[in-house]
Amino acid sequence: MTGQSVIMSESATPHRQRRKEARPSELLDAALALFTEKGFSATRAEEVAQRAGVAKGTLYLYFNSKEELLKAVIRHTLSSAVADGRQRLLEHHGSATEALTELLPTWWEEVYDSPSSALFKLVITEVRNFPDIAEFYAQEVIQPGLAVIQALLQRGIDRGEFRPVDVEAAAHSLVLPIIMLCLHKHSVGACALAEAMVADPRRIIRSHLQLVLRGLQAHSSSS
Amino acid sequence: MTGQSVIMSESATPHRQRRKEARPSELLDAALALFTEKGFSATRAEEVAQRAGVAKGTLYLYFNSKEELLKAVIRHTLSSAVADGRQRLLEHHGSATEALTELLPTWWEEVYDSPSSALFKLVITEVRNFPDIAEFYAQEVIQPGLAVIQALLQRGIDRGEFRPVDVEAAAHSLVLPIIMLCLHKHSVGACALAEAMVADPRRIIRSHLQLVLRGLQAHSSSS
Amino acid sequence: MTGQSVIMSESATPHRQRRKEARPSELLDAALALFTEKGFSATRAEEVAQRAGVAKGTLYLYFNSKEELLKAVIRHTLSSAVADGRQRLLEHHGSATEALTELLPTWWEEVYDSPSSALFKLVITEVRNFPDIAEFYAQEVIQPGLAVIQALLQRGIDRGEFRPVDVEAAAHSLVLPIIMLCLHKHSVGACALAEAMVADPRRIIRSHLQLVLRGLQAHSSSS
Amino acid sequence: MTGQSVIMSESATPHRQRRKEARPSELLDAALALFTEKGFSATRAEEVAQRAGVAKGTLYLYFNSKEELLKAVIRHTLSSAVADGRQRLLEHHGSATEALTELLPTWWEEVYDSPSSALFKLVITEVRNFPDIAEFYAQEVIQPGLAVIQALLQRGIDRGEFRPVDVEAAAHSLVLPIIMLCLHKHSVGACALAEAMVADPRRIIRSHLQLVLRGLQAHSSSS
DNA sequence: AATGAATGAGCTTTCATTCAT
DNA sequence: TATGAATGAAAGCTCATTCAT
Repeated sequence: MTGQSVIMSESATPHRQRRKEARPSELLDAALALFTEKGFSATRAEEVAQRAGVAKGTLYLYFNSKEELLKAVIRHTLSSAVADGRQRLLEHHGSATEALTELLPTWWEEVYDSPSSALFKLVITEVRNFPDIAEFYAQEVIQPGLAVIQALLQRGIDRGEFRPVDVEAAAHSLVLPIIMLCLHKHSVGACALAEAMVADPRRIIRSHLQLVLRGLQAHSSSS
Repeated sequence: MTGQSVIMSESATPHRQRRKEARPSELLDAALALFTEKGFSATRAEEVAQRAGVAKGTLYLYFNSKEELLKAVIRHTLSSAVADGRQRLLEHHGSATEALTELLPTWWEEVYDSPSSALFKLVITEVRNFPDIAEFYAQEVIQPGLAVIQALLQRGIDRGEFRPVDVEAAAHSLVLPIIMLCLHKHSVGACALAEAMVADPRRIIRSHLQLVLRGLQAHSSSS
Repeated sequence: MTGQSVIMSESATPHRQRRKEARPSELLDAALALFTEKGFSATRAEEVAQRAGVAKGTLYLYFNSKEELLKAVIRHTLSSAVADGRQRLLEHHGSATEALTELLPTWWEEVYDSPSSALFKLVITEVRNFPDIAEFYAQEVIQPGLAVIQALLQRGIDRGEFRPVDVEAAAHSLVLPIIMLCLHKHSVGACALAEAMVADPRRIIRSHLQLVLRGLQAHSSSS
Repeated sequence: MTGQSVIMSESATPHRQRRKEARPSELLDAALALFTEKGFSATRAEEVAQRAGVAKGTLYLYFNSKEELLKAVIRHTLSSAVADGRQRLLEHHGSATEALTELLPTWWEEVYDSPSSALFKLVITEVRNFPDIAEFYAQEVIQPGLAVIQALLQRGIDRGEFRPVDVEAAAHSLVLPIIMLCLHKHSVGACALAEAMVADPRRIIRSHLQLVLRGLQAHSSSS
């Protein structure tokens, strides 16, 4: 469902005893998929184990509790795509306009297609039950994510590409729709009849960036 | 899985409907609050009853099961704010620009402040476990919501206020950040340390609408 | 097995809903019997419930955990027989010899026949797993129990009935065998073939007290 | 329940007995310590292995099950101190008084200090769960132990050292406090605050034997 | 109509035991 | 022989639901 190579490995050793190193991430992948699909509380520990191809008890060889598994899932998944795309933006030295039209849509489409997209739903759903997720998420995702976008916008303003806008608010204008599309993908979007409901998310992302870019650009008359 | 339009089915039997209308809306309010805060699965039926000030057994006098309570909560809450704001937009006959700068922000702030804002989180969180919510939500919220925004945008284009843009995509640009802010309010935003994380949502909404409006307006140069 | 009226009550209301007040002590009685027979760890919570005539879940209506049930059993059972017999000794004002030949054997036979006899085994068995039992037991049983016996012996010495002996040690000489007989009753003594192993405990108690009494008395030659 | 003399049955097949003798007595020592401390049921097989310095699987190379390990522990530990002390008493040919004042206290202090002292607790605790322990214990410990003490007392009576007392009961008077002190050592006595609770067990044993000896001796007036 | 004691299916977690290495 | 990853039966505990009052 959420992709990742949960099952694709090792059809040659069908029974007991596989590799201890691979187990944790197989379990994490299975857990991410199920926690995102059904919610943490509605997912049984045994389901996670089954989807990872192991028995119930094996799960507890690697994680002390279901809750610790959740925390590990979040920690594990956050590390990947977000920081990675951020890196690309930091290394970019072209015009801000160019970054908005080329870098951002590419990065966000990757996020949308990756398992990280599921994480947004997971965090939104579970923070209130596990408040220490909030701090971790804020520090690892929200702050650095917004910071890099705000820096980009500020650069555009400094270079004269953009009007002097409320940079903080504008960053939200850019980011929030993509997160919302990720959430949608893993909720209503995953239900049968809602397929035609939202048009191709790629089209929406690119269109959105164009629209905001135009709103930002300096050479239009002010409101 | 089971039925498809379970949520709507009861409006087909208006006989006992009266009794259901009379059902303590305290229970529905309590359920909305708790389901949103902790998730459906993690909320105990007794908690709902307690918060509503009645005993556990009383809940089952009005709802046959916890699941039926969830459906009732969604049905009950959707009826209010969404349809109401839609009405206001339909009755509006001024310029599209005016609608975007005055009507929309006002309505959305009302939604943001109302219990309806919680509903977005609830639906996002629970659709995959209760697929018939999807149909109901799509028909009652997504479709009419997008339709009215798209109509507004189309009107703006027809009147020459806006450039000819991808109306469907632009509607998402307008709507998604708003919904995302509602979700945020009930998840990360409700956690202690994340207060300063996101600036005042009202400022973000107004700023966002201004930005998109500029992007839509005809008198700027095309990309 | 260990007696007490666990089942003897209420054959008129065979199904649900009995008296809330009676439940806890029915459960405590059942728990004492089973914990003593099989040990705390080897006793399943459901067994306790079954023997008390209720369902598994009902147990948890009255005790938060199996461990808390254990503590409650100990607290509840200690209160009765020990303190009671102690009272009798304190109120006795005849000769120490008389107390040893009449009061003590009567009291100890009562303890031996009562459910309290089981408690010795339970405490011996479980203190090391639940160290706070130790403090409670020391303060409620060991200290007051030894104190009253030592006072009795001291009185005998002061009155010239007994030789001046090591009062503390002599108290142990008196008390330890009876406790040991209680332990035996609930361990080896409860097994089929061991019935003839230990002669009638009453005979042993009375004989033991006679023997020690003679050893204490002043008019024999010193060693 | 199942067999009756399971514990003894293996001494009937002396073929593989050699192998069992060779089994790491570290495992048996570790098991005795842990079973005594926490009880059989509350001790995990892996703990035993760990304390013996081997891996979990190794334990099962030597013992087919945790239960068989328990039986082996009891068999192994009984062989040593009890039979040994018995031997010394049988070989003693001085006066009964001398035996009581010199032989017995020495032997019992050895038992008290040896791992055998733990065995009393183990048997008391577990007989009811493993009834065939009872037969083994009765035949190997209780009967020979009481027999030798009773013979000693009878000898004392025959020689005119002791009054003609109830030999069976008097044997219990001598033995029970000693066993009780062993139990105490491994239960309440092992807990922090109970150290001062019971005075030095050596003093109690010696004092007890003196007291009983005086009660037995012929030259005091009858009751 | 309202209550809350009682129930038992169901879930999390543990641990004796196995077996591939 | 020794290991320890894997298993799954079994135990503790929860909670949706019922029903006598």
